[in-house]
Amino acid sequence: MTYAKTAAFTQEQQQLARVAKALAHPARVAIIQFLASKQTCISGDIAAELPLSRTTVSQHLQELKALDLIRGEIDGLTVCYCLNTELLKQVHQHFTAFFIEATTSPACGPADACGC
Amino acid sequence: MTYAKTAAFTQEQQQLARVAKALAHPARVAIIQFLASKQTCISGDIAAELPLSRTTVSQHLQELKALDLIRGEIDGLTVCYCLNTELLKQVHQHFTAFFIEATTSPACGPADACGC
DNA sequence: ATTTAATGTCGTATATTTGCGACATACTTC
DNA sequence: GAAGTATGTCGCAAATATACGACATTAAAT
Repeated sequence: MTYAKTAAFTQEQQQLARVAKALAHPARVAIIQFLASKQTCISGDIAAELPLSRTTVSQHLQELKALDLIRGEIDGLTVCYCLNTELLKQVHQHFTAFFIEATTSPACGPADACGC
Repeated sequence: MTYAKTAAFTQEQQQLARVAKALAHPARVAIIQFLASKQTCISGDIAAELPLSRTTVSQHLQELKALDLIRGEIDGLTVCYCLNTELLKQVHQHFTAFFIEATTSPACGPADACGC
């Protein structure tokens, strides 16, 4: 998207899609899990843990940072990345609301009009 | 992804990313919500509800169908699309597990090593 | 059989993503 | 201040995604 006819969708649809997109690459999922697993706020040697170049990892980090899902504080020579757990909780709720809406739908039971 | 160095990530990371990608476009979010809101399994005149051409909507439907998030049964002239609520529930659980892992992380309290 | 309606598929143009090397920046240490 | 280290940014190449018109397909209706 973002040359999607994005204006025609609701803010909520766009926001959900935006966050989903941030999670739409295994490297970014891995980065979030890695940050969650570390007590200390490990800097960009996240790259050492992933099968990607430092440049590419940095790019993924920027994408997550752009949505404020993670934050990076400069600490001297290294950068300390942290999860924004508050925002992640909100996102979780947003996703949950979406999935509940989708999974409690009465559509398409076996006795439905269309028979599927 | 899929020219990501995808083999190096875990199956779970890849699966989560794959589903996230399916939700990473407002049109696909809207399609799922639309299907959830209809009692009857409305066919591809979903396109009439969206600001996109029929071709484009059909493409998005195929993407969702490829992941089995929705199903389409041919019913004479029209196609009846339905949500796969069982799979959606599983996906919801998968996402929830991920978010809980991320949000219960003890990383980066104010008293942490890095101070952020 | 012919027409009409509902869908899917193909080809193509454009935008975005992904990945990385090379370079710039900033801070620490000597 | 020079050297070294940790990061970010730029620019490019290749892969994907997005969007749509034109055509093919299938089934209902006449």
